[in-house]
Amino acid sequence: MGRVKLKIKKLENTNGRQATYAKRKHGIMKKANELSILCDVEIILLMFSPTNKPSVCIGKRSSIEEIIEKFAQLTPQERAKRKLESLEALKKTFKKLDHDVNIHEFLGSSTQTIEDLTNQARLLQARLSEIHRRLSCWTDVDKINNVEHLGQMEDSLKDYLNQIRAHKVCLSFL
Amino acid sequence: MGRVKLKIKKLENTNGRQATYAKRKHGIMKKANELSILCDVEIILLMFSPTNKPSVCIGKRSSIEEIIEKFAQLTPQERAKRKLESLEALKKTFKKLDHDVNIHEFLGSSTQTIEDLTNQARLLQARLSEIHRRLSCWTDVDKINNVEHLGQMEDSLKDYLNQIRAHKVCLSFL
DNA sequence: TGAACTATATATAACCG
DNA sequence: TCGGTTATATATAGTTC
Repeated sequence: MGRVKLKIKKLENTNGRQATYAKRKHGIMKKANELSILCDVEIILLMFSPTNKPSVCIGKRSSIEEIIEKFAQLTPQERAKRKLESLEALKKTFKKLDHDVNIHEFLGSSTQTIEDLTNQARLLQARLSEIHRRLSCWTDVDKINNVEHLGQMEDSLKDYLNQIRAHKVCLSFL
Repeated sequence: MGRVKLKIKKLENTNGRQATYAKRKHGIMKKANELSILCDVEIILLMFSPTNKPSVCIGKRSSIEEIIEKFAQLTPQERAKRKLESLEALKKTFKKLDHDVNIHEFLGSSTQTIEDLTNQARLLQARLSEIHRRLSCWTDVDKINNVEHLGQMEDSLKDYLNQIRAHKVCLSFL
């Protein structure tokens, strides 16, 4: 969409990258809002500029909480399926541009990403299991035998809360 | 972008709305991926179809967790500022289309959304305060005087965890 | 810097099978 | 209800100011 056809690969010129980001960010935010209004759907768009400045665009109909909760209700299998579907749709789009885009590189890196995400999910799951294991000890009354122990338990509870705040809901997206 | 210029308002025909959603979803997902690759940035796009089927598109460079955490690190003030900035950018875009779009209606509903979000944030904050209040009682050793009480505490702890899982990170987006 | 300008590439509304 | 086609509206790359 411009004077020349652009290869879809990282722009190496820093200024050009930032200029392109600014223009395309505007475009995609407009698209997101139009889609939300036209089709009356919920949408969240979250992105970081090359200089790490974040931007959000939120479809206006329902609260972010509702959107996230709705997505979080899906089973992990469902979520993985959605992710793959998104990828398939993209493959299809890029197939028409075989001569312009290195599809194999693109698909390869996409697959890599899925693997990364899977690994990350495994990692987080392990962390959660650890948390559950530690939680289970709360039911063991014998271990609660002095005030210091209680203090430790409270500290670790706060740790759990922080860990969960930081990581557990992220799992919902995987 | 089509045979006729489209007013940006809810499509009343259900079939047309779904058809448009499918096409535009494809378009915006492609845009999101292109932006992510071209500008080497992190991006999350999450949306629900008119029939509530969710779709996600995730910029490939870093994990979702990193993106969410980075955003969550912003202060509430920063977040509110970003939201307003997004809105301003949109106002600007739509201003050029004054004759096509009912700007006042659009801006009105956007403002409403911000108010909704603010209210929701207040609600969630209250919920969190309640959780913190309840947590504080864990430090009061005198209240732990029998096994039943411990069982109740464990149950309520599980409740907290669920509540936090469901709501606390959502706050990061507000 | 960033805003404005074009020429061109893309997206997509209506249509068709 | 889909997937393809076509005419047209939009987005945007390169450029200029």
